[in-house]
Amino acid sequence: METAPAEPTDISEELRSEWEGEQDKLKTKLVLENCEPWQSKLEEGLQYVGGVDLSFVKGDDVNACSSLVVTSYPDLKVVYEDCCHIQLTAPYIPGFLAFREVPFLVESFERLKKKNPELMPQVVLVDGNGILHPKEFGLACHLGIILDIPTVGVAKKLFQVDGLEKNAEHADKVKQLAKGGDTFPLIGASGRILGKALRSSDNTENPVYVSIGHKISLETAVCLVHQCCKYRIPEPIRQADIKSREYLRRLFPEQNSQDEKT
DNA sequence: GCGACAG
DNA sequence: ATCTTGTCGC
Repeated sequence: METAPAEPTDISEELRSEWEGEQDKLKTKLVLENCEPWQSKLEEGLQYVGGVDLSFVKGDDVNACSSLVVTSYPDLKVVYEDCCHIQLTAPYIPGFLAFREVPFLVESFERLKKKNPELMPQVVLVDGNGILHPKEFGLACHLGIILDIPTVGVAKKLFQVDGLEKNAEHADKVKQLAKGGDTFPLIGASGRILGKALRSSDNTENPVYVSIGHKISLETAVCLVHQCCKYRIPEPIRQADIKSREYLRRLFPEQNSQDEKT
């Protein structure tokens, strides 16, 4: 009776404090503005844009697929794709998504660098948030710093943080987004602009939430994401999502239809 | 204490 | 994240 079984909450608390420290440490290196020539005029110097995503197996919280896609710019054609079967170890804890996904994403880039270094993207779009995050240090920031490459966070849902809520006022602002490219700033209680809601195309009602990841300005990030959208989700991320799902479908054929054991 | 909570 | 069918519209 000395060894009380560690409760999930204890483990979570342990991880939280450890991870918070790591975030504070990495956050020191964060750069929130443009750093490269191509960022001032995309059409002249931008050639490749990357997109990353992870897909999961239905009732399985271990097996997944990590995917990296590189598209040309501005034509948005897939010039490189990499899918890899992975086994997750870290749990998903809101605010700490990076610790669950970054290790595998980094491996994807190492394979790219080894096989097709000439296709290394100049910027990476990440599904998840950048500084639109409780500690202003989301997945996109984390990945950008580890890879030392410009990154942009693109989330499909508003992450409740720093006073930002999807209340009536927010819904009203969303309604006012009339056409693709329209935006409104997401200002937290701190008064800082953490990101922007962007109507990615004329045909989509729901906006995507764009925030700085690393080494890019919010204005450039929003413009870039808009330019990458044929549909609601920017092509690099959308293609990475499609490829990773196809990959898992082949790898786990049974998991597709609902088959539960009695 | 309770609710919220990217993927 | 994942699931499901229909339905609306070009």
